[in-house]
Amino acid sequence: MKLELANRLFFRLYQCANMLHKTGSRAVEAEGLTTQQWAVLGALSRERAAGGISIGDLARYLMVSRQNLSGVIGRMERDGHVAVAPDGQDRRSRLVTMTASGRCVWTELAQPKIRDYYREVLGDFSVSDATHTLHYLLKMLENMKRVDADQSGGR
Amino acid sequence: MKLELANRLFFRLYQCANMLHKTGSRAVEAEGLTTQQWAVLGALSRERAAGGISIGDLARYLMVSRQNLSGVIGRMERDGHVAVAPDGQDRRSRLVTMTASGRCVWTELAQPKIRDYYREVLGDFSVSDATHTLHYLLKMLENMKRVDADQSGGR
DNA sequence: GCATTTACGTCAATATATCGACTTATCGTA
DNA sequence: TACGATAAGTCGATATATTGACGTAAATGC
Repeated sequence: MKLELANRLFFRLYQCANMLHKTGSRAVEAEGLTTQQWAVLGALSRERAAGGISIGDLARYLMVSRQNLSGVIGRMERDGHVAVAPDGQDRRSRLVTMTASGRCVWTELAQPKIRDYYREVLGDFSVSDATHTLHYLLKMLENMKRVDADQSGGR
Repeated sequence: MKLELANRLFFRLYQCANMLHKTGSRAVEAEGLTTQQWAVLGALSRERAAGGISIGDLARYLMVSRQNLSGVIGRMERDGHVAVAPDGQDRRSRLVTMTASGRCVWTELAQPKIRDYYREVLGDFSVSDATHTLHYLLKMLENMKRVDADQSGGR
């Protein structure tokens, strides 16, 4: 792996990250959402999260810190998109669920915008292109998770 | 392009963006840098920026807002990594350059750490893998730039 | 030449994002 | 039962990121 190639790859990934947050947030701003809140609603809409999910589990799933997610959930609770209820099983935990209003915003309003966004950004991607891109992103992600564990473990 | 595939691709790109900022910043935190400051120093180390570069041009190159970059440059100036001087040609502009201290931090301290980071994250990528990944990132970037222009133009 | 428009940098408000430190609750074990 | 380890959530400090608004400066219109 040549340094110059790695440099260009990471610079483009950096630009992609900036543009994802900027254009993604603007795609759903009419619904009062951001890219992060979109990711949260997407996670809560999974069947696995139907009964609610703790902030810690959600943070691990989205790969953000629980301190950060706590703020995002607070704003979404303020906006009525999610509800937080105490967990009967574990009194330390508070389970996050989507409200009826949140589900409506997600399904009826946001999803069509998101579909349009996907079509604009991946319009000229074949199924094969998308599959390969996904494969490489997963590969980088695995390696970055290992780096993260090493960095966290060494302190 | 199937919705489900696009969904997974964007979720992984979202996770990659989070992990890039987290692990990238930690890789150079001993030098007092962050992922963004790393990107700024990388941009300033190009020959094209030898004579200094304006905040607006740098913001366009990195694909962040000039308001954001203004803050980053302020912190880097405070830390002595960059210097800001008025532009004789255009009195609106202020040209950003790397200081001798900044160049030393970049070349002697940060670069070896960055090389290690590249090796950890792209260790199992062949040159062909990296080239393909770069190609797909560029393709998404082109499309997101178009979306960004459309979103900005429509207001 | 002078008015409009465009461009550059900054300020303020808001939303993300990290870490470290702290409180509280649970669990395993002595 | 006490005691330490562990895990969840919150608070504060700091850095990043956006938009909107503002003042100044340069370019363009007529």
